[in-house]
Amino acid sequence: MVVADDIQALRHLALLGGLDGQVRISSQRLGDLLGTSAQTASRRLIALEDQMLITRTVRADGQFVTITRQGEDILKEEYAQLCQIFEERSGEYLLEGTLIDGLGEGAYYVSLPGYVSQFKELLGFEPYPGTFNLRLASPAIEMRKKIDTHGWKRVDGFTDHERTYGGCRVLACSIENISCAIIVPGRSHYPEDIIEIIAPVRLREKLGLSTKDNVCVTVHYDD
Amino acid sequence: MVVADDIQALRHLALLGGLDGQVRISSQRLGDLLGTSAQTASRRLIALEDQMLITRTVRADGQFVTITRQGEDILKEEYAQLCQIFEERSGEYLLEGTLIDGLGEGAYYVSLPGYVSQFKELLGFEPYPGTFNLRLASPAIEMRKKIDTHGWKRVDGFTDHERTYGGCRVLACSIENISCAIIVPGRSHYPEDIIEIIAPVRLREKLGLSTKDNVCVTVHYDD
DNA sequence: ATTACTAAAAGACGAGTAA
DNA sequence: TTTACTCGTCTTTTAGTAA
Repeated sequence: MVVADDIQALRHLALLGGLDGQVRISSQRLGDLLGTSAQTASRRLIALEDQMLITRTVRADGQFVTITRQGEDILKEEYAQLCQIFEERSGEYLLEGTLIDGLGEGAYYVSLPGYVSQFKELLGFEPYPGTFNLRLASPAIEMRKKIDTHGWKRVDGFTDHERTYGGCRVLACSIENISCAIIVPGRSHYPEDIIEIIAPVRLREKLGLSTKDNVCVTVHYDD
Repeated sequence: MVVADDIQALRHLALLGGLDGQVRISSQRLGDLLGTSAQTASRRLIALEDQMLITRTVRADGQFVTITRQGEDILKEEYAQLCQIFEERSGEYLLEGTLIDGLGEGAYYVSLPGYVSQFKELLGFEPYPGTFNLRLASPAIEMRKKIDTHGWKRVDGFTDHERTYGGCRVLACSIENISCAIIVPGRSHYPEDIIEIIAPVRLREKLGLSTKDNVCVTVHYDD
């Protein structure tokens, strides 16, 4: 088992071209790159050589290093892991929260024709008049921050009978395969641990849920 | 500066899905993945949390972890480095060696018509009758091992006037922009620190080199 | 200028333990 | 079971030095 510190050193050597030929590097410079002393960098090089991850020619005025095939394999392994992480992602974020009672005013806003027509166009459904509110635990709050820049659609505000209704943004998501959407008001600073969801059906009923039950929301993304 | 051990832990959490939602993991299991004790794994998680690279909800019977955006950035940085290493490689290996005297027999073999016709077809040139021999230092020996599986072309043996001439393999390369090729006999176990090169011209003369001078050979690859 | 040793200081490790 | 603390040990680090 090669320790992480050694792999880090190996990676920097590769960055300097150690995969394609010999690279001249002093312990001092490697130390700078690794954020360690020159002594430690020197020890790293010795360790890498002992593990046959590099070969060296050391002279009094410096050293030449090249990465061996085994060293290359170690790096490839790490590369493969990161490829898996970033390229073969599931394509969905999971937000978990507990169902809470809303204030009831969501039903009013959500059913206003000026919004409904836009929901239909942007989301493909006419929402059940009411919102489904979740309180997120801290891990989910983190996920929420991540989705903040992904795939939101803008719903414009409008004026009706002398009153002005603000815009908002919606993000398509799903709960147990029912298409729905997270909705957040345009300007107001919404509490970050609460999300409001609209759906074509009454989710509480359809899913047989009541206040304080756990709910998992799936947000699909593509980037 | 995030230390390598922490990044390693972060990578494993990402592999478990920590980028897309919360992942449940015990210190024991993380320790198994990292090759450390559960205590150390626990410490890693605490350190990651302190650096705000993950958020956690810890309970008496386990913990849930999700990677923060900052944590994701750290991993992306590492990923970018490895991409650079493996995807934006120069496309050439560099072998450095010192010019040595050959045995003179190379000239004879290389000019045999049975070989020459194949050289012309495979390499696009008719070699100067003589070989250019290099002794490699240990870093270059390592490079030589790497190119062992890249782009060699097979030259068949033949029989002429009751004598049999063995096959060999050639690998196109260049020395100071002069196209040439490394040639190694088919079966015999060639010393690993010596390479023999053929070229359309007399390299010693064209490059103004003499015995013991340093020479840098470039091997192009594509895979 | 280098590398790499030695020795002292700092830090990390895992066993045991409590909650 | 868990997590995460303390504590003694051991490893790693850095400064100093020699080559």
